[in-house]
Amino acid sequence: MESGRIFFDASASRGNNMLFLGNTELAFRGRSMMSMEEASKRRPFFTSPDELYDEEYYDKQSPEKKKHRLSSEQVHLLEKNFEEENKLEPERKTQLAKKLGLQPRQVAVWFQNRRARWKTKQLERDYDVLKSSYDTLLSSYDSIMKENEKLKSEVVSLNEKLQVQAKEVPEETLCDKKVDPLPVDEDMAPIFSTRVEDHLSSGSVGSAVVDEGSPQVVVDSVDSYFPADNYGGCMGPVERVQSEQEDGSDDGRSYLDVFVASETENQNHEEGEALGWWTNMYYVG
DNA sequence: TTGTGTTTTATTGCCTCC
DNA sequence: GGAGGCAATAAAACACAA
Repeated sequence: MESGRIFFDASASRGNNMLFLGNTELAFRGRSMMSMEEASKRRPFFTSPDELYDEEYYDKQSPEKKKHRLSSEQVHLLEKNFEEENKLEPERKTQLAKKLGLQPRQVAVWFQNRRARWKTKQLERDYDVLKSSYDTLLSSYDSIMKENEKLKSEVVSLNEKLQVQAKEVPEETLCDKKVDPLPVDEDMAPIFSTRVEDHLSSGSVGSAVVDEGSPQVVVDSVDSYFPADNYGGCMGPVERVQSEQEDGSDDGRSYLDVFVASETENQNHEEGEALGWWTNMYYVG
C-alpha cells in the first residue's frame, strides 16, 4: 500500500467531519473557507491519526503532497466493485471503505469520478457507432444516385427509340393507339430525382429536419450512455438523428437499420407503386 | 530538467428525491 | 431539509517529449 500523505479539507465534506482513519497519512485543515495555499501553510501533514490534534506538529511539518493517489490494489478493488454495480448503496460504501482503508467519502468520490469517466468513454463509443453508420449510409446513397442516373438515361434512350419507331410506322397501322413517350424530365423528375429527405418528416410521422441531399441515419447503440427514457432508447441529442420513438415508426426494426427514402415516397407512394418506380430501401448496417 | 498535456482526486454548487 | 447524484472545475500527480 502506498504511503502517500493526504491533504484533507474537512470543511468540504458537507458537514461530515472526516478524519482519516486508514493507514494513509493525513493532514487536517479543519477550517472552512481557507485557500489551499493558506491552509497548507498553517496546517501541514499529520503522520498518523493520533497526531491529529498535536499542535506541535504544525510547526514541525511542511506541506508536501496535497493529493493522494490510490494504490493499484485499491483501484483494482474499486474497479471490480464498479463493474458489479456502478452505484453505491450506503452499506456497500461503508464496507468498501473499511476494506480499502479509505473514508466512505473517498469511495463515493471515486465512484462519482469513475461514472463520469465511463460516461465520457461511452459518448465516444456512441459517436463512433453513429459515424460509421452514417458513412455506410452515405456510400449507399451515392450508389443509389448513380443507379438512378443510369436508369434515367436508359429511359431517355428508350423514348428516343420509341419516337423513331413511331415515325417509321404509318399512322393507320397503330390501331388507333397513340404512343406517348415516357415522361422523363418534368413529369418524372420528382420520382427520379431521389433527394434523400427525412422519410419520417413528411406525411404521417415525425418532423425531423434533414440536410437536403444528405442521408439520414438512425442508430442505436446497445450500451449507449443515453438513457432510454430521455432519448427514446436512441443515441440521444445528436443533430439530425432521430429515434424510432420520436418519429413514431415503431416497426420493430433495429435502429441500425438505415432508412433512405425518396422525397416522393409519401406523396407519390400510390403513383409510384402503380408505376413501379418508387423505391424504399433499408440498409442493415 | 523543464514545459506541457493528461489523468486522477477532490471540491463546489445546483438539482432531485424522499 | 438532508442525502446523494451530476456537471464543472481546481489542482496535484503523472507521463513524456524536447
